[in-house]
Amino acid sequence: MAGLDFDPIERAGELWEDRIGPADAMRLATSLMRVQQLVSSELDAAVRPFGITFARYEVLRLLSFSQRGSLPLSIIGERLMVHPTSVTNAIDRLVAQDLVDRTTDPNDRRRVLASLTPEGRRVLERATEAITAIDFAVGALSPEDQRATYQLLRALRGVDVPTP
Amino acid sequence: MAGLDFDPIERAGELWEDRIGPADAMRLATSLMRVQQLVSSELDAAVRPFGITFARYEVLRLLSFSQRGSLPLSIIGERLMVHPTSVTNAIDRLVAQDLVDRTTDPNDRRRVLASLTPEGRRVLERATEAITAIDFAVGALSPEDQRATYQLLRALRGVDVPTP
DNA sequence: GTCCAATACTTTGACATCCTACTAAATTCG
DNA sequence: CGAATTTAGTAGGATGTCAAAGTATTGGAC
Repeated sequence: MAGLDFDPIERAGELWEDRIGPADAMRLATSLMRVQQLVSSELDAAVRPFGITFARYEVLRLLSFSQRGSLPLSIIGERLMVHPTSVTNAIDRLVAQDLVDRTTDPNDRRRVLASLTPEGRRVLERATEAITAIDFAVGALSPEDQRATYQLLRALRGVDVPTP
Repeated sequence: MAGLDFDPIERAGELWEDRIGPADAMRLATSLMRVQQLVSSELDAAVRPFGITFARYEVLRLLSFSQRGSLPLSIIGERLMVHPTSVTNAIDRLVAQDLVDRTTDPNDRRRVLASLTPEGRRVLERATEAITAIDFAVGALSPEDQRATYQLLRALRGVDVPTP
């Protein structure tokens, strides 16, 4: 038996993090990252057939939600909570794929406005269908638990939930 | 007024995701990613003074938890839930920093064992102090909510919680 | 009106992560 | 026993992310 066990902590229903100890915050933090990685993989796989990643899908979706059909990159970064560099990167690729148009804001020439192309709108639609069709890892939770988790995570984002 | 509002949805206590609609799974998924990003930044910042990232910190910590003081890369990847290439990458850097030793397993020459150097152990200790000292975003939740969230996330990872 | 600080974006560089493909070693099986 | 399969790691390429530094534009101070 060549395959000796290295620390047999993988008993049924156990996770390595359970061993971290009483530091609940730390356990939660690492668990958060594992789950994110899991979900992220699933979502990336779902939109890959359309030649995009989930990061870029989010940009397309955000643009489609916009009233005037275009948004400055700074706002995109703010909403998606990513670094300005990441937005530039994503828009660069989307423009190269002809899914997004990039124009300078005439009212403030520092700003760059991004807007969906017709093709971008089409891809967004089909990608959205694909994404809603897959069965998230998130589906392992009951709808009530999903809502509960969402609310808990909201608090983590520093959003003051207006006490009802 | 040059700074026109772009879709004034940022009212107090509102998040863009709240608009996504009834697709709770999707909302939860994106929120998960935002929170992960937030926490990840905090943790990276906490260990940066020691010349490492949180990903590498996790490797050090995992090695310190090991009984025999060394682990094959495959096990590291399994525990941390990352791709084998990510482990190789992390170990490469840790070895270059002289925080980890890399040896071939004499029992199975396919395997590469990683173990902490004395310096690696020192860095781990100090980084751990720094990390436990900071106030996570996670701290926004009460200990009970932290535990609750952890359990909910556990379910998402496909770990069957043995019903007590 | 001019100078300076703030704002918006880009550029460059460092990481971490994944995927596909490849090499080496061990295990299985005919 | 030897070939095919499986397992462990590594190499190369693409993405996404952040940080620091740089450029351009705007708006306010004087």
